[in-house]
Amino acid sequence: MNGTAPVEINSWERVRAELMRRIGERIWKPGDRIPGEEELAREFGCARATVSRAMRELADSGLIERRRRAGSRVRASPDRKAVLRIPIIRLEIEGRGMAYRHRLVEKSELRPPVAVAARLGLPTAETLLHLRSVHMGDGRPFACEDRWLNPGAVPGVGQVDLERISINEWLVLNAPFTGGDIRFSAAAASGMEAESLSIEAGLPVFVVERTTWNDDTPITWVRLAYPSGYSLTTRI
Amino acid sequence: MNGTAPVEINSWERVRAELMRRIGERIWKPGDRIPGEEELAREFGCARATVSRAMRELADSGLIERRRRAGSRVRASPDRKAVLRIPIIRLEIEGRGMAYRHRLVEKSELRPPVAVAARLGLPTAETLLHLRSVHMGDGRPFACEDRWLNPGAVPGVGQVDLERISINEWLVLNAPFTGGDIRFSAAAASGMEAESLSIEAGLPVFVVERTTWNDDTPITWVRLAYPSGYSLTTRI
DNA sequence: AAGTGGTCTAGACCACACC
DNA sequence: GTGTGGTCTAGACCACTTC
Repeated sequence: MNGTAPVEINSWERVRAELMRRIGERIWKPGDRIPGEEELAREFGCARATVSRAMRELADSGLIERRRRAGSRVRASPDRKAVLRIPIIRLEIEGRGMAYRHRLVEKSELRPPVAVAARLGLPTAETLLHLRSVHMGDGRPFACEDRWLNPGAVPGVGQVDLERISINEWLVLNAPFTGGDIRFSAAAASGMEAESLSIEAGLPVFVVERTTWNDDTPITWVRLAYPSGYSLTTRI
Repeated sequence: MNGTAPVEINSWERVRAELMRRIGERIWKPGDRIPGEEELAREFGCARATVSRAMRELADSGLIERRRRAGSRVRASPDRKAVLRIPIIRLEIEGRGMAYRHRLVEKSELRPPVAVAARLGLPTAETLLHLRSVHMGDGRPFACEDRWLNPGAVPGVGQVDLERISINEWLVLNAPFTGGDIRFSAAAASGMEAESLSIEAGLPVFVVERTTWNDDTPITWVRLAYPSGYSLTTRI
């Protein structure tokens, strides 16, 4: 296994490429153990830190699993990372060459439904800001938004003129967050959604539900519904 | 701005946390320039490589933008990375405590429709393997799959008994890929989908379309349709 | 206990983009 | 040119986990 002449690959990218090749061509099969950093550094004639960097990237992209003492193994089914933007809907619409307008349909302080409170990890007793808006492209409904906002988490939101700037845009620009979760699904348009989107109730809508928080403070829960025809694309 | 006493933060994680804090609390606002690596290394009393690592992670998670010579800036609207698995549907179903079964509905060699050929970047003249399957949990349809496969990209697929192992599972385990793109949407179930899923045509289905390739070789295009009720969750 | 990955350092050189 | 990030090195010590 040893005694191989150094192959003289430099830079962690070339090391990574070579490792990926060996994984891709099944020279190392799923489940197999990969040689240690030191051994690979010797083989490639580079510093261990360079191999380490390459392997860290492979682990990041889900191709291998690394554990101290146990070594690194090829993963059976890789988890790949995709970039998911939290979009400013205005820009999404303008990017399609349409004129943006939005309408604030509701703004009130209410106690949230149990399901929403649960997702935010807040007691139902506390009132939240409830906002419903419709985003339009060239005058036609593009998406409708149902949002519950924890005002304590976003100081200054009370002073914002939400007729001028949509809550979506204001939050993206002004509310930093450290984490969140996202849920995609298809549903039949509810009566309210159908009305907002000018479609018939029961027609399919693409639904994005998103919860975000800043450290341990929940910020907002939002449900966005897009009429069928919209699609969300990402690269992996 | 200088002359600050070293704050003695060690390890790139603590450096990252401190930088995140300054970004989150708007000490550095979106668009602002962040001090250079060397200056921060002096401030934190650590090596430049440590600051570099911290800032690379921040750039990776989309919080800052880095450019040589120009320095690093806080991004206005961060792109966050989420992990998207390409699931083995059998495991998805068994994970919900249901018994898995699948049915291969069609297997043929055909010239693909223009839209499919275009997505794969292949000429329509070339025949592809066309596969349609239904995945079932506890005997009820869970998802249906319409797949076009480039046989040249996956040697050995001809010998596989696709009644025994689903093409989805076989590919995840045996066809390495380097990239792909994914498209989520909602649609009204087509007649064929409705029949496969035992629902009425026109009802909402959640649709995942995925194209994968290995370097420049397209591997497969697949459309998965899930009846409403299914949702895909990810963390950001 | 020992082997593996994880991190840190100090210094060096390179690559790129802006001047 | 010149300043900034990007990478590399050699060596060291630490942390975790399995033996």
